[in-house]
Amino acid sequence: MARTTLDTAALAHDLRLAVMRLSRQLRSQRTDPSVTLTQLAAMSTLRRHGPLTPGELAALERVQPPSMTRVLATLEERGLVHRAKHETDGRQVIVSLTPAAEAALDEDAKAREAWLSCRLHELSPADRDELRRAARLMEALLEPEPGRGEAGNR
Amino acid sequence: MARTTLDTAALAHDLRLAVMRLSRQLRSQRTDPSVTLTQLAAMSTLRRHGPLTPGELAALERVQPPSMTRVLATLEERGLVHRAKHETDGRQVIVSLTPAAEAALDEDAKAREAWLSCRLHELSPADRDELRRAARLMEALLEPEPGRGEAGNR
DNA sequence: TATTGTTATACTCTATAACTATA
DNA sequence: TATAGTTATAGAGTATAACAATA
Repeated sequence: MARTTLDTAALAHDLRLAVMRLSRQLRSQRTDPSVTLTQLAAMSTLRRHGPLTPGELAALERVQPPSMTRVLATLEERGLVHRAKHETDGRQVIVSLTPAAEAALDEDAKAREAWLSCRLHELSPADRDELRRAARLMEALLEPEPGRGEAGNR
Repeated sequence: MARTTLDTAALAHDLRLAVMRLSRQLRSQRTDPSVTLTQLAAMSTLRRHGPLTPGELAALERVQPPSMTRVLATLEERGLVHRAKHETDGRQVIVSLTPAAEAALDEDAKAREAWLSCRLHELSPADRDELRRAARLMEALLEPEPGRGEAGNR
């Protein structure tokens, strides 16, 4: 038991450092500064899930609602998302991607993930499988309850 | 070939989102606001590697030198690191942890990693092994490539 | 002239608290 | 009164460019 606890603590430590450093590296890989990594992530989620309210999107991205408001304001300014009123509830807003966003996503994601894709290509297929499972595990760590039916989350 | 490329692109996408979200979550888990996550990470690296120059530390943490200067200034202000002159090269500085930092690291890391450790504990030992390997793989992704040309970053 | 570190400055990301509009 | 979203504000984190000191 103590053994497991110690191992877990060491894992938490190593995983934390690795995640911090990798996220810094990914953020710094901005070839096109017109759309930031945070904005791209929001658009990716919108594409995967379809139209969402700002609150839902904030929850999925693990940010507070005001943070998402800012991201969406910038994206709307650039014609990448569209805000529509909810049909029955006047308080809510439905955010969806514009056609321009769909195109931008493909191109931008390609460029932005070039560095990472390049590195991943150098790994063995087995190592890539490891990372694939790890990505799912990291997402699972973020889930508050292991029972929220999320469509499109495997 | 195309299959592998597509898979790698999908992996890059998922891994990027997972890393971004997890790093946000980790940053928000600050119980003691006196030392930030970035500062803790720098101290952890100093403990692991021993005394380093600011430039070396910046390279390990994947930040630019001025960013590290700022982190170190704060840590020195709080008596957590010590700056000493290099013996032979007057341009360089040697940064080392103070005894206070050693103590602070143990306590603070424990508290700060509490959330993550707790989540990790809920996983199966096999899943933790996956993440352990994945943490090493993510660090390996950040290592400058041994043997192949630099793919034009930085 | 090249290297190491620092200072100056600015921008991104994110949060909390307060406000508005609707239910 | 409760909820969804926004505005206002603040602070952490990081970068680039310019500078100083030393080699």
